[in-house]
Amino acid sequence: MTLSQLLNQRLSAALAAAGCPDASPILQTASRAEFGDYQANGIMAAAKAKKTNPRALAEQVIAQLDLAGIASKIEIAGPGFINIHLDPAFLAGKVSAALASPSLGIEPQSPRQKVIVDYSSPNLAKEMHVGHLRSSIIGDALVRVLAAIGHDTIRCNHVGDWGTQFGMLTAYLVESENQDAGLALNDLEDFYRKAKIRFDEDAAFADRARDYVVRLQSGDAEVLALWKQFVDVSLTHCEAVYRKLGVSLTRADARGESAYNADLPVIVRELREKGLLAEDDGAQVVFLEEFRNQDGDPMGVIIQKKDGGYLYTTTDLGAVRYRCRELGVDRVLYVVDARQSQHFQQVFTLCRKAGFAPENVQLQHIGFGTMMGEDGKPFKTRSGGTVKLIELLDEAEERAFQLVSEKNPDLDDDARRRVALAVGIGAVKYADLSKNRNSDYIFNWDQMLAFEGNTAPYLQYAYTRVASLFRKAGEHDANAPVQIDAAEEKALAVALAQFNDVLYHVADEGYPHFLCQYLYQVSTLFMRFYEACPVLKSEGAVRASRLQLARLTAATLKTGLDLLGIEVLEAM
RNA sequence: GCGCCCGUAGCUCAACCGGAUAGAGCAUCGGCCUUCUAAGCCGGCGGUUACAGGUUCGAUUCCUGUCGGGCGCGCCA
Repeated sequence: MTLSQLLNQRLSAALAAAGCPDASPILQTASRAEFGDYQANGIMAAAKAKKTNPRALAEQVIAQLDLAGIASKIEIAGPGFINIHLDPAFLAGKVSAALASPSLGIEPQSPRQKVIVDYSSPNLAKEMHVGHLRSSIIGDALVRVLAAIGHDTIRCNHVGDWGTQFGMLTAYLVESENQDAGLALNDLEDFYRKAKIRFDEDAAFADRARDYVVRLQSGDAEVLALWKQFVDVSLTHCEAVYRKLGVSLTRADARGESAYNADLPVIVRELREKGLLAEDDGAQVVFLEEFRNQDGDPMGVIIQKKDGGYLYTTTDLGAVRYRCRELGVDRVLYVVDARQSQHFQQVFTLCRKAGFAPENVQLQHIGFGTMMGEDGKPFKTRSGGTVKLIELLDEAEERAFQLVSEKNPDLDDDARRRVALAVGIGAVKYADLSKNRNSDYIFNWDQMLAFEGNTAPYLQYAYTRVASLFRKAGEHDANAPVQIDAAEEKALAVALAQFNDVLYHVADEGYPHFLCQYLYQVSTLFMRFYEACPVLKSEGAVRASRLQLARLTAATLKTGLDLLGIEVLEAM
């Protein structure tokens, strides 16, 4: 049981004993230090429902509240808050238990679910660009957190590997056949551009491209082989980006749009059998009462074009159907740009109506805002072009290298390179992950690479400070008892005890910035502890205990950052 | 026209089913290294939470309206 679960349980029991069985304690971490460590805000609401005096009810709740061995002080404050001060001995026990546990005391969340996280999803026709950054790193952080708390996770990269543009690309690949495909596709962006030019300028080529689309979709072996070659090379490019970016997706996680190709006619048939389908202007359409078009009529969602082709809505329906029927998932997360919000609402609504997704399967769109340049407009190169993701990452590494070289010229070149990679990539990811994903965010090199404030470098530095302690500590007792005396020790211990709750919160809501904020808090509290409480210079039991706190801090930072896909360094 | 998101300190961002005096970092001003990495710590300054109403013991949070910004609305994905 996590800390907040424990407190909630005891408070709920006390509320029930005080005559409010249905009231929620509304437990929170205390908003100010003087209010203790946790506060229960639910008494006022419960008193209101019961039409009694809130402070009197709080008295009754406290009389029934059993926090023996957990809290050292419980008090009523203000109009009826209950403030809880945790017992230092209890906290010491939590720290020891976490250190003794292989999982840092993280318990599997109940009920265990099979969760699929659909993220990154680049278009294989082109190279990955900055537009893929947010989905890739937010999705990766979420899937890691879900796995860490025991869920059965499936990573899914719903890559764009189907559609008309692949006719053009395969046709152009044939023209470059004298060359090695890997070589011809060395610069995917360039290849796409050239193919597009051919398509626009040469009518014969355009016809051939269209013919290739038809052949591709009808399973022509020759075109299929070309297409496969193209997809393979493109996926290899993606893997290189993921490796550098520290995103855990592999080729095995890629299940592209093409995978649902055979299901699309079945989707249409099933929709028709359900009586959901109507023909409109030659297209197969589902009209949804839940959405209105510009005339105020039910909105039509096209499932099949009048030329017989399918749209991405159809593919998305196929994906949901597959995930529910074949994979048996409990929850699906779509980490996709917020602009597609309406599209997903329509897909989800349709899935319920058509029975592709049972009611008990959670379908959630994890949307996010646009990455902006410093001018507040969508992030572009100076000339207005798209920024290739790999180039952005290279620049991050280079900038970090410059900084590290300035800060620590004593490190040898190899070490500085390693630090630069971890710091540069970490900075880019953390800058994104640490902000509420709903809103657009402004990409700023100087801010993300700053060593002060809520940044990856600050957290990484905090970790190296702990690591340094252990390099100098020599022999120490890994089973030494923990004792909490100083205020800085207590504050740190309280934060460390909340790790599990934070992970649950991130998983439930799909907000990685909760974890960032938490890790920043832990780092800040550690820094204060480090300044105020000498570790190596202390002696005996105090020294041993402080090393234990430091050890759990290090482990928490390392694990937490790892869940964000960010590396820690032993020295920097 | 309909719908979604956003508006918090000069800047970048927080604020957990509505809770106590709205918090951090940057910038700025000041203090702390012969002592564990000063890439750090401590303190000061900085707010009509866009605006106007409403709900209530209590609103940045919920409701209504206005203003401002972004985005989406049938044969692209």
